Amino acid sequence: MNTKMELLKKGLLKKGIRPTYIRLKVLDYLETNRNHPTAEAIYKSLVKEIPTISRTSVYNTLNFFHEKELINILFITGIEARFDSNISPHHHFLCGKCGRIIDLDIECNYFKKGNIRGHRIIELHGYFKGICKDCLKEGK
Amino acid sequence: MNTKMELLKKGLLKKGIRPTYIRLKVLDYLETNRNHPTAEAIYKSLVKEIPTISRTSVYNTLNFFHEKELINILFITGIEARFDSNISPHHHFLCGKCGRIIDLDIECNYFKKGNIRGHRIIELHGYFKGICKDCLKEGK
DNA sequence: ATTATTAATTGTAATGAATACAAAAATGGA
DNA sequence: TCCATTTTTGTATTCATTACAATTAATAAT
Repeated sequence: MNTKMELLKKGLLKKGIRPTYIRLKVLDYLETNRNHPTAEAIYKSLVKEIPTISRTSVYNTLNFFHEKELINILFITGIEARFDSNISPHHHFLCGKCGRIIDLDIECNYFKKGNIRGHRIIELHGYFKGICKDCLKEGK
Repeated sequence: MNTKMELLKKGLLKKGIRPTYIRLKVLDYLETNRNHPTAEAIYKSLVKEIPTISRTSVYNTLNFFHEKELINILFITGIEARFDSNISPHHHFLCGKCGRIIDLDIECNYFKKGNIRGHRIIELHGYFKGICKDCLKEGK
């Protein structure tokens, strides 16, 4: 009946991942909240519905998803990791005023090629820091 | 007599920064060790020569240098910050095997322009993760 | 089904990078 | 030399993340 959850389930099974309840809920959160949340934000949200869930499980699940190449981990703020279910190669913009991390659909030819100067590329991490369009407008 | 230190001193004075002993030593370390060291590595090295130096001073100095746009702070490993005295815009490569961070002299047209999609760019952070040329060769 | 085996989840404790803060020391100007 | 300001120090604290053992849940075999 719950089509969204069924789809997530099928997606995990196709990748050989057991679709446990927690995994489905974490994945659902990431798919729904595409604002690059922290592990804490994910925990805070899920614990409302699943009072027994532990922070460790959230971390475990996120790291597990990253190993299985289901999500990306962003180290941008220098404070805490951000999680991104969008695995198509793209760039990010961190606003120093509002703290938002904005997606940028920028191509990267080096990444496409898969190597650079003889080094084999596995992950691409391109981001800018600055003041976002909205904050510039509002003169924050 | 110590020409290198005199040059560093002049560089700091030109930027309106008081060339204290610790600042000179930290800057000297970064200029000499261009392997993107951690704050801990800098502290460990300097404490040999300056037994009274504190970790806090190293952190303070590094953050101060970053505010004054003398150095870049890299958040790549997800564990700890790395410091780079090379402020000319460039990319990095993190090897998952040996852990080295390798400089890549890649141009970025968005950064040159100073903005992207209406957002004002202040810092550029481009890096790849993968296996470096040497580790590929050695089949580590 | 029932049990045995494996995997996932939990809770607590520990780790470790980085910061807060107040005291002490050093610096530069009058 | 004295004073005001800045820098440095040392300790305590914060906070994200991991380690690990115990518990629970899920899967497979008989």
